[in-house]
Amino acid sequence: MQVMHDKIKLELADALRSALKHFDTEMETEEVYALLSVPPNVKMGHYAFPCFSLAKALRKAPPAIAADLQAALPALSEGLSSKLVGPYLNFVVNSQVLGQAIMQAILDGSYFASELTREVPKTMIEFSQPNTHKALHIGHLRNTFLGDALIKLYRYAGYEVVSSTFPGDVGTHVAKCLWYMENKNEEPVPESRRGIWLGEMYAKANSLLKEETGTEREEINRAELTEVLKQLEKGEGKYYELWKETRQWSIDGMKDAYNWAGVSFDQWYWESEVDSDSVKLAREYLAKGIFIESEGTVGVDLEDEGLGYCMLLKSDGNGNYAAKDIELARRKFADYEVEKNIYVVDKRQEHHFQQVFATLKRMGFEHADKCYHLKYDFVSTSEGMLASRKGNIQPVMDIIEAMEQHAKQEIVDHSTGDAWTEEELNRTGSIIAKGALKYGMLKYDPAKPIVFDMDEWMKWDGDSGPYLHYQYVRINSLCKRLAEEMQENVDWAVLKEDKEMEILLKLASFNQVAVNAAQQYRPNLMANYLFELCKLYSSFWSAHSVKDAATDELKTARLAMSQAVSTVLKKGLGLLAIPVPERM
RNA sequence: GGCCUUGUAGCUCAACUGGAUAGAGCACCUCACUACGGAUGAGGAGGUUUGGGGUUCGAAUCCCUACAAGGUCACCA
Repeated sequence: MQVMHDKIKLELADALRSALKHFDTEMETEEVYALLSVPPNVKMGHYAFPCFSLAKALRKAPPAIAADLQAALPALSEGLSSKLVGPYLNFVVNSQVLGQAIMQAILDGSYFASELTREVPKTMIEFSQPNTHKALHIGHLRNTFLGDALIKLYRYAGYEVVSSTFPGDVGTHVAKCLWYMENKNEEPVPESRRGIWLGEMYAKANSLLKEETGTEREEINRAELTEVLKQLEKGEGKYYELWKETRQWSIDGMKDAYNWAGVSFDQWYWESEVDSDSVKLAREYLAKGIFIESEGTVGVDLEDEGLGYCMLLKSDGNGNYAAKDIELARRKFADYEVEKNIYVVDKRQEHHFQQVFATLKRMGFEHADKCYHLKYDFVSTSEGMLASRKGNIQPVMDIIEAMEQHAKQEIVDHSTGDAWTEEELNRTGSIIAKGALKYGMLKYDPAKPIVFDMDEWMKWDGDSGPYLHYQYVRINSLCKRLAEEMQENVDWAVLKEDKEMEILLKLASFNQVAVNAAQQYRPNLMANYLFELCKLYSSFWSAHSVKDAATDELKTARLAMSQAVSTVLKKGLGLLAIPVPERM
């Protein structure tokens, strides 16, 4: 449930509600609050109440209703007034009210501690399911950034969140990798980047197996792979020993990437750890008669729901991915007593999750409808689709490295002020690269595909991470320079320019954007908001001067407003897991 | 073939979930700099929101339909 956290909107909603009573129209304050929107232009007012929906009940034209409502409106507090604009009853707020009610709170930080929701479910968010023995590619980054931002947005919105991941450390891909490494590979194991090297082994295994399909080797290969899997399952033998060692190489590689991205998980659920329990669970429900046997496999018949047959145990008796996800869901709710369970997984898994959720329901699992699959579209490159089995991928750490190098070069070419130490340059270059990559991906709706083109993202023009970083740095630089002139008491009323008003209103909507972004699973709403805020401020910057404002009061107010923009930028980028540089 | 997603300026995307004149960024053309950091700003041009119906005061948004792109539909994970 959302809290009506905007005090100004709350007062307007209340006033409208009591005005509506004069026309025998009962509406909850919540309803009115939700109807209040933003006029397309500040000249029309700052808040809008559309009267169309009342026309039928009141048998009157919307403009007449707006006029009647205005007449029936109780007295508004100082600084608030109503304004009739056709079928809309709009409201105007002066900068003094916005400043006192919201800017002050942004500056002292209390705004960011507002209660935004109430009685919301404890939520688990599972994301970034990496595979060991496979390379981490740019596509995994989208998942990771999306999940990480979502967690930050949820927590900010007031949800208690448990973050988790479900890495694939068993299965045929692992077997193929180990098989190739043990029987075919002649290269020495490298000293570093072993996780990436394993990915290459996996890709080579795949192409060799494909090559030998249809030859006399096919049968032999299959038998050898079965042997690998058997050893892994039993937990003994040379392949099992090799698995333990190589698995760790991959994990080390993952952790490098997560450290770079600043991502951590409250819980790592390993596939290898749910494997045997998932088989037991499936057998148990087979015995109960809820699951069925079909052609030697065990599964659930979901034909009547249009979902086909959901296989859980293969004819060799081993569990497949669906079985593991069932067991995993059971554990999540049991281990953490969460009430909502979000999976950030690409859209290819849609059918899989529909089957899993439907199966949970058949099992009588009370939380089955509390599971949500956040499906997102893929990242491709100009070369086409990525696939680790094809080996046509660029390891993420290489991409990151290239972007950091580029960022550092740009800093050296463009920055002003003191010379840069090596340490500061490295740190800042890393921040800029994170911004470029994370913002570049998060600004898109999850449902839309992304084409990653390194050169295009390197241009650093327009709607990009570096643009936001630059705006932040520029404002900060100004605030620092004028820090001594910052006054305790700000007279917000002197901010009278349209551009100033637009900025104040934009700042005031930050919390609503954060809640929407969380509840709609769309971090791009926050990304777009921050970009719009920067555009507004930048336009103000070129039209008006802070330093050379006409009066000291105006200078102080503009400085305070600038400080508020900088604070919101930093906070908002933080919710996208993007750090900010001090200078660049 | 069934199901899911998507279709908006030349290109890449927005549009506060049904509201006021559909907005940004690239690219293109004009302007504005011995500046508060030009990694900028202002302006111009660019639209039958894939086509066709429907719902209503009102549709890019909801419904139907056709088309196009992508995904998916039992021993991969």
